[in-house]
Amino acid sequence: MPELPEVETVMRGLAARLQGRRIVRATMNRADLRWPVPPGLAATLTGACVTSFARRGKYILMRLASGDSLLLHLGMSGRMVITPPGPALPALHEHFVLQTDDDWRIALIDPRRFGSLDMLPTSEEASHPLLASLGPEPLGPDFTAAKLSAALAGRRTPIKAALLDQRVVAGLGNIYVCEALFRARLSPRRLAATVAGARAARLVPAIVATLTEAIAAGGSSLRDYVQPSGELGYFQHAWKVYGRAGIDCEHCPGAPACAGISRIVQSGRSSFFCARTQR
DNA sequence: CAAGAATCCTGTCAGC
DNA sequence: TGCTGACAGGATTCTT
Repeated sequence: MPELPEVETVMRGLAARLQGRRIVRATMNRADLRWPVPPGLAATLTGACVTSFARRGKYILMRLASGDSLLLHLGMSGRMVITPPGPALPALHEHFVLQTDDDWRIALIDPRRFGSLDMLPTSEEASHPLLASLGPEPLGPDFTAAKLSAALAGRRTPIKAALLDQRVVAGLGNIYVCEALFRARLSPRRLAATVAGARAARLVPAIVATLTEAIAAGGSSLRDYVQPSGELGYFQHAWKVYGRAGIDCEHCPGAPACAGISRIVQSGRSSFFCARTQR
């Protein structure tokens, strides 16, 4: 599922193909996504010129010369597929399709329909209900140990749950929270409020490095993620703990006291961690 | 107010 | 082989 690194990669792929181009056709095949897609969305896009792209947390913004912005969230199963000029067979679960003036085709495919689309004035992006309460960008200047500590202060919930809260920091999902906590050697069970001082100072760079490396790798994924460029097959997951229950832990090579990577369930979601080194 | 559960949806996979 | 059920996860909404 797309978390910040995947969304960033998708956005870059979309920008490479769409920026500076005109959209000659927009088609909504299914408007019942996570929320109903505004009826006029396709009409607004038809004939529009794409000026730039931005990302906020897991949301992609496509800005138009008209002063409108398309807001896109991929949910859990959403992916963008780009195909070159030529005959194209509509795929299953292809809910939304753009065609450019140079005849490329950009499709949103989302089997579970947890994704969303909206149209809003570019000038009102910051106050959009889905964006207004997002926390700082983890790769931006506002994501510091001091500010993270402040956001976690008083929170009597596990750090795992707190980091999944998009109001604390925007863009992390289950996989990268597990990875970042492993890197910071913090237990997912640790009370959020106790992540301050040296621990917060350890966690922030761990999150930054985890995300930066994943973006550099081109974004990793679950099972069916496809590059926005259309190319398949670089599913090179480099996860150290996610999905690796029972496997040897990288922190403890040959240590008899390490039982390998453990899996527990928190808030109904899997957490993977090394019980020996993550405290 | 905060924390956790339930919810939406469908493809995938384990087990019988 | 085919069916059934559990599971996956983002983010809102509901419940406690």
